[in-house]
This record gives sequence, structure tokens and C-alpha cells, in this order.
Amino acid sequence: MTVGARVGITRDHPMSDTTSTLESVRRAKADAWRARGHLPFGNDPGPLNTIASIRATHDGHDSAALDAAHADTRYRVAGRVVAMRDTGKLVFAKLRDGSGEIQLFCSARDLGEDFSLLKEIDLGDIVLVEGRPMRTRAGELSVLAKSLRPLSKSYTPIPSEWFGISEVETRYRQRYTDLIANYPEVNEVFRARSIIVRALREWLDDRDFMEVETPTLNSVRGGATAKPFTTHHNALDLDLYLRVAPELYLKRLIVGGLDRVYEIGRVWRNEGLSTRHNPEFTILEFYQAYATYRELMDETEELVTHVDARLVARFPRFAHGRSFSLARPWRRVRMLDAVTHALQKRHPDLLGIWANGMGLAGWGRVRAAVLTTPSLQREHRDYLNKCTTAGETLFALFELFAESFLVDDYRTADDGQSVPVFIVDYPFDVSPLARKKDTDKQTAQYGEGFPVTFTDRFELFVEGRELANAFSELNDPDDQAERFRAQLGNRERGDEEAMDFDEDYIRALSHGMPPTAGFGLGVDRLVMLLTGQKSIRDVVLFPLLRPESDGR
RNA sequence: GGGUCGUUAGCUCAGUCGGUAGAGCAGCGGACUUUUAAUCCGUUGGUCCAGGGUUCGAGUCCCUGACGACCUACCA
Repeated sequence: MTVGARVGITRDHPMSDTTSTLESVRRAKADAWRARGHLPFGNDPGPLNTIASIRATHDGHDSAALDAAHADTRYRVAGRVVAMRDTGKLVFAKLRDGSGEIQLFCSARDLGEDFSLLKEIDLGDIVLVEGRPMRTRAGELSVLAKSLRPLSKSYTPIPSEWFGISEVETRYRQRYTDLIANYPEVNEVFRARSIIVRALREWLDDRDFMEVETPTLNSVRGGATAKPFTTHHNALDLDLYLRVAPELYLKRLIVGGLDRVYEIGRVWRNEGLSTRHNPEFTILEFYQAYATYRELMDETEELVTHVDARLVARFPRFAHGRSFSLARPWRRVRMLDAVTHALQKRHPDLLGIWANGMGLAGWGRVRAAVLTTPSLQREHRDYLNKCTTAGETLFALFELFAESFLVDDYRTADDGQSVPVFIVDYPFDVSPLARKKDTDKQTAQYGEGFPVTFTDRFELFVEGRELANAFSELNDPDDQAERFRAQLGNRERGDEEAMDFDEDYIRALSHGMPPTAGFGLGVDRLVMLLTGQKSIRDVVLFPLLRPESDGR
């Protein structure tokens, strides 16, 4: 254990009097265990029954049935004592193991010698009980204890079962305490996360995707535009980056003939923290040779609804009261149309200029008009002013006027819930790894000489949150090399998020990559969405926090 | 980075006008063989986040700092 890591102990202030009193009382009780021949941190409890299995077995049995058929049944249960009600010669305790909780019925008559041990049990202690199933007069299924053995002493009191702990800092710094004190809610969120990740794997495995692991220590930055963390390998005297995305490695595997691959893993981005951003987070990426981004939209609907079905089957409560609907089919809206629609609703003054200008390849006029529109906030104008191409401008307009309002603009027929929206066709300028829309399709869909070149790319937004990003992959090595060079140009202009020129990736593509569609999904955000958590810190067990200072 | 708010007993929280710290739960002692936040009687427990200032006197007012939350910005 780390020095000073114990609750209530810091270097400068050893212990408050209260903490030391509460703890010394418990240490004295541990000594009492020793005097009885029990180790305060014993082991080897032997075979056990889980609390959930006992509950399941006797779910429908009434008191008489249990007494008649199970007088000689012996269950062995071990867990943490989380409540005790002492009525004299009868003590009711609540025991919790990893599967659930059950009441212990402890009487002086049935426990004999061991009954006096209860005086030395504190809330939070781990104990082993042997006994038979019974129901109390109130009808609660309980274990009638025939013997009691203490297993582990809890020196530090757990916070009150009733109030839990609410100070968020403690909840994140001491997640173990949070899990105990805020049972079962916090516990269930992380069980939900596990179910969700398992369901993602299940869906992919069922479709013959192969799970792989690619390097997280990279010598070349790539796969996403983001600031990386840097580190160093001593033996090779080599500066390395923690990956910001697995993308380029997974596509190398497509070149190698692994036609369907996926990875669920951690990526690191050296950026700010917020309720939606943690510096390390979990991403799912999959790549499917011979597919296009169109097919991936169907698959995305299937994948997310499959995962949700698995989650809700286990924890129905997470489906209650949602402000969004996952009912298929989901909306598919071209970015251009989303912007037009949004301007129509919120900036009709811009719309006329916009519609004419874009159609006539006059994006420069649009930009000029936008920049002089008095109704625009200064930050919006600054952002638009930084755009140097029509594509960047379109994307900026999307971010400013459409993205934040997706929840309002796309809703169920009764207006009761928001619906998922695929925003389709991203400008080439902001999509360095996506395939350019084929010329004939661009012309067919956007007309001759439209000032923005589009890619075969979509992003999925649910309840206004960006959840997934996918596109038909760029597999032309010359095109890709050109875009890497453009990234280097951005780097020279001070863009710390620009990618490196990845020579080996170009070499891989030069061997020929089949037409492929690729998909990325923020697992933490999916968990937030499906479990209704407002902060990413509520779905990451140990979120990044500043180290505790001595002053605390 | 900017703004707002918060930090008081182990936990959850009060604390009036600046007058020397309160409750419930937990703990400790006692009663109780069917409790469900058990109940009843008694009781211990405080670097009021830290440092400085104003004042006869600061949990309270002022300044600085630490940590956190929210909003905002940056950012996929």
C-alpha cells in the first residue's frame, strides 16, 4: 500500500481525533477476534454459495415450506456486513457479496458461542456465515445463522448506508468507497458498462470480425487529429507517442488480408477535461473490407440497438425516462441539408445568400456575407474567419448552427423524444483519411461545380452527442500521401494536432487495399448515453484528477 | 484559459447581525427474541480547506492560495 494512502491520514496531520478513535475501537475489536482464535485478515473460507443463487432458489418459498424442507440445508455465504439491527437476543444483519444482499437472522439460541462475536463485528467487516434459509415474520428471506466466522476487519468505517457519499471528489478519488456507500446505483453503472462492452464484442464476433490488438506506443502520430502524450523508451533512446487512435494499424491489417478486424482499447489525447472528455478513453474501431459507409449506417443501427437490448434485458431501469428514442430507422441527413435546415430555422437572414452563393460556386461571397452579418456573435465570426475553404466553412456552419440543435431539429413524430441522426457527407477538407466521393456521385448529388468536395463519411449523433464516426476508407496511396503532406503543412502553421507523414502506411496502401469501410465509436460516451450518466467520470472507474495535496 | 459556486464531526447537512460550534446517522455505554433508515435512555467526538488581513473578538467580512463542481472556451 502506498504510504499515506489510508483514508484520513496525510503526511502533515497524522489523524484527526475522531478518525483515530473510530479506528482504534475497530483495531481493539480485531484484537478481540485474535483472542478468540480468528485472524483479523484470515483466508480460505472454503466453498461458498452466492447470495443471488440463494435468493433465486427460494424466491417463491414461504416460511412453512422453508422450515419443512430446508431445516437441514446449510448455506455458506461470505460478504460485507452493511447493516446491523440489534434487538437484544436477536440481531438482524445485512450481508452483501458480489451478487447481491441478504438478511442474516442471528439468534442467541441458534448461534451459541458465536453470538457474542457479533459485539465485535462492525459495519464493513467481512464475515462468513453458515446457516439455513428462512423467512422472518415480515416475510423477508434470510439466512438463519448457525455459525459465524470473521474474515476481514474493516479498520476504516464505511460511510452511512442511508446517506451514501455525495462529495464527488471523494467518489472519484476513492471509488472503492463510492461503490460500497452508493450501492447499488454506482455498482450497476459499471456492471452496465461491462454488459455493453460484452455486447459490442458479441455483435462483432457473430459477424466474423476478428479482435486484434495494435500498438499503443507509436513513433508516428496518426489516425486522428489530436494532441498526443509523449513518452520515452530508454533502451532504444526513442521518443514515443501514446496512440490517439488505432486506425492506421487496423487498416494495415486489411491490406494484409484480415478482411474484418476490430479493436476495443484505450487511446490518449492530451486535451482538456470536461464532463464529456477524459484524457484516456476507450474506443471501438472496426474495419470491413468490401463494404461502404452506406452499409455501415445499417450496421450501426443494428449494433447500437443490439447493445441496448442486452443492457435493458439485464437492467430495465436504464430504459426508463429516456429523452431519446432508438427506434429504427434512424434519420440520415446530408450535412449540407442539416445546415440549410438549421439556417432556415435560426438565421433566415443568412439563408438567401447561402442558397444562391453555394449553388453558384460563390462560397467566398457567402463567407463575406456571413462575416458581416450583425446578428452573429463575435466568437462565431472569428471561427468562420479562420476557415480558408468552402468545405471548412460548411463544416464550421454545421458546428455553429446545426450540431448544437440536433436534439431540437430531429424528433419523434409526437415530439416527445430526440431521434438518432446520421450526418452524412463530410467535406473533404476536414476528413484527412476518408475517401473522396466519386466524381459522378458528387455531380449527381450536388450538381456540377459545387464548391465543396465531399467524402463518403458520416457521424452519428444521439441526443446531440457525437457517438460514432465512419467512412469509406481512402485506399489510393497517392491521394493519401498528398493528404499527409497537407497535414505537415498544418503542423508548420502551428497545428499541434496534425498527423505525421506515415511512410510505412503509404507503403502498405501501395500494395493495394481492398475498398473498405471503417467505423469508430466512443465506448465511454455510449455507456453515458445508455445509462443516463451526465459525466464521463461516472462511467470511468478511475478518472484523471489532480493528485491529492498535503493541505487536504 | 475566463466566469459562478462550494469546502464545517467518520457520513449527510444547519450555523441568523461578527460574540467563541449544532442536528440526524455512525461510534461508545445501557434496555430489548422478528428488525427493515429498528426503537428507547445516556454519551464521546471539531486544524470550521490552508495562509494572511480587518476587528476587542472571524466558521461568518476582505485578500491570496489549494482542491472540486458547474458554465464557457479549447478540443473529436
